[in-house]
Amino acid sequence: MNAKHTSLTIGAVAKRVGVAIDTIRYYEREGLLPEPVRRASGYRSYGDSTIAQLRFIRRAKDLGFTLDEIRELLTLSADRQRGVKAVKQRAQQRLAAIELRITELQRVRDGLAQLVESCPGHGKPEECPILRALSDEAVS
Amino acid sequence: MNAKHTSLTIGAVAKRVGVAIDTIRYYEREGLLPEPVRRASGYRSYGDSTIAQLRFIRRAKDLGFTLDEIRELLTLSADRQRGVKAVKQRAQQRLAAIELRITELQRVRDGLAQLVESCPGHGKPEECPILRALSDEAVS
DNA sequence: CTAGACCCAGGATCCAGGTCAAGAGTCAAG
DNA sequence: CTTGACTCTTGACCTGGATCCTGGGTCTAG
Repeated sequence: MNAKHTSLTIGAVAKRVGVAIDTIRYYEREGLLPEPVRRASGYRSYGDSTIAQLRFIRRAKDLGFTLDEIRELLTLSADRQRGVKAVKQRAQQRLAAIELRITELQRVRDGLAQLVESCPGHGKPEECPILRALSDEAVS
Repeated sequence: MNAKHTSLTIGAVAKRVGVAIDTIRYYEREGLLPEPVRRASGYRSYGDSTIAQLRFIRRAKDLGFTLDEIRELLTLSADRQRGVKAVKQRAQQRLAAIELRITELQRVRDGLAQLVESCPGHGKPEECPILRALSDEAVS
């Protein structure tokens, strides 16, 4: 119920979703949003489904999907049978990429934390472990 | 001992450090490397200190410093007294930024992992928790 | 009817951190 | 001396994801 098909301008959509007008047009150009109906004046006219789709895009972006991947997800979500399987696969790939990135960052953090800890914060530059670590060879 | 001041072409330096020739010239333009001595022919002539400085840049980049930050680190490392203190501060800031990023990514990972886990990998798109999570409102 | 807010298309610009190309000059080995 | 590898400068181009600009047309409240 409440299936009145609203008609929103691009500005209203932008405000409702919390995204810039230019971004909406950009997504349309990039094939993430379908070309909307136009009024006689040429103004884009959007329905509620666009709101949902934009929120989909925003959430997927927050999860670290690229626009390319999101475009693919949107396509897959329309495929009634194979879609779900492929969507899960993509999500798993994304998950693996995120976990890899976390591991990398943890390694970097540990290295940096150790340097910060061992640096007294004063004295000669050539005795600063941070500067030494950045400059020196590993061993040799 | 062994203080012969070598003279390397840009290509030799690039090969030794493992960085592209264009990148060296780019760093010079960006003020990360001093302008080198030139031969009569106009060829850049580098000494060993450039090798060290390039490795400094590479390591700092691996730690997630931006080129702007690295330029600052290089400046600070030349300041014999205030340098070390400021360098440590920058390193602490970088560390905090990395830790923040790790936390964010962990949150994203947990959300995504839960979705992947709860998705059977088949069935109708509107029953796929991943697609639902991307599309649906939080509650409401 | 008019002012101000909104919308249009198309293309330019931005950010970082480079990468590539063109056309000309230089160096070292044979 | 020639050949092929190297280097020079200048300036354009790349990725991703927008954002901004220009010069118009449109819509709506008063």
